[in-house]
Amino acid sequence: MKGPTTKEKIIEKAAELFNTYGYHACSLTHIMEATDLKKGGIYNHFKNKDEIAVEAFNYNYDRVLKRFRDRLDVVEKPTEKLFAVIDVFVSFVDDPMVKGGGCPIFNTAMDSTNTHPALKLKAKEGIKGLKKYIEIKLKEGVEAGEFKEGINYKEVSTLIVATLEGAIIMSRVDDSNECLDFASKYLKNYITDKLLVTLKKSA
Amino acid sequence: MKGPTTKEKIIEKAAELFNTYGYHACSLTHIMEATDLKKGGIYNHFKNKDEIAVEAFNYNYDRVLKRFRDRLDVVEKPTEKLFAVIDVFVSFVDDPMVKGGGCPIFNTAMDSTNTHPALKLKAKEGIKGLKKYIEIKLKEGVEAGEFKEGINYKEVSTLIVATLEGAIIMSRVDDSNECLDFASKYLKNYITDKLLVTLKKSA
DNA sequence: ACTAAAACAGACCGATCGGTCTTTTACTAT
DNA sequence: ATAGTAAAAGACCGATCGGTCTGTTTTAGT
Repeated sequence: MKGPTTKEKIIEKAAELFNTYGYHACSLTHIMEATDLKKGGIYNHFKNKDEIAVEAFNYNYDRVLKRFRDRLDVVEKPTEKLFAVIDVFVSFVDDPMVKGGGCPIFNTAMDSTNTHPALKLKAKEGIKGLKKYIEIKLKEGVEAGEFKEGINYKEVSTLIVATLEGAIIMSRVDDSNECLDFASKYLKNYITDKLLVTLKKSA
Repeated sequence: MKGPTTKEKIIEKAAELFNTYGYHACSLTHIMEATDLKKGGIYNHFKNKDEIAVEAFNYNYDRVLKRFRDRLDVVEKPTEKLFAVIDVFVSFVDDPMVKGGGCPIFNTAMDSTNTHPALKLKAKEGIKGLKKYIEIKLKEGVEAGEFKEGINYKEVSTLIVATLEGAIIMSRVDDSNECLDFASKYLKNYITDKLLVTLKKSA
């Protein structure tokens, strides 16, 4: 019945601001305005801006992971699961928490490199987690007999993430989904052509 | 005989700082320390921080373009030229102007979205230029009879850039070239397999 | 209804931000 | 050598930064 707590609301709003403008371009004043709170209301829940940023990142990460789980849980076959992974990445361009689009985790990674070691480490772990997640889905596909044997899980997973992430950034810059759509199409084609076991030996 | 002017030195140092820390995390004090100048020495050449950032971006863009030209000029065949494009992207991870690696143009694009319209526009144009550059090389390859007919220049160019750019970012986050190396290997393989005309019809 | 504690407002702080302006230094031309 | 000019120094400015602290309000327990 009861909605989110004040602290949760602060985290949500801060996450949105950090995603959109980056850590250094987002001031406490911005957070105050977005939450309709004053300094006292904010610092009653957090000891400093850093703590807000870290909790905002955790919130983002959970949210991203949840989105993956939600989409992957409704399909059965490994191929469908991989396709779902791609669709989730594509969905990031319309993430209301990131004005202008993009994956919150990668955006944090870019923003925090060389300026915010703690956040960078968290983002690094987050990306590693995402890659691992895809690797597991690949492995499950092979074990289910759906994907070919001998797939290098790590390499394929890395390539999928890199391609989608690069496409997301280009789409963000371009203010167009064209690039991302093509990347999605291409990767799905790649999965069908290269990973899927062919039922008959010949064409 | 005479070296770079003071203004040029400021631009170079500022470019390095902006590349590494981003626009908002890089203050005038940082630029002053890096250039061994005081406020007066800086603002004698620029009217504000924005102007420094814009000129630093132009400097970066010229530098990136020069790197492409240098590498592409020493090879002849279109395939080699495309390979060179990939190698240039890979070389960005060791760019001394970008601590932690990455393409200056894309870094600017990420950094300026939603916070710095003028810079974002310039970065957008820069990326468009890079894509166009690859499209032209693809077209030349087709016209030279080296690449297959019917290649969608725009799509292939976009995909190459997206994959490499995503891989660069992942390498940056990971503090490892593994991802980028694989992307490079994969793309070169893709070019050989999918774009190159096969001399004989059968395998 | 009363009390204790949690939540919040908002004044306040030193530091730093980007930017201006006056003064001093360095260079150049005659 | 000197006058004129460009370059740089550095004091100074208001605004804003992240952060602290005290006082008021709101909430919860009894």
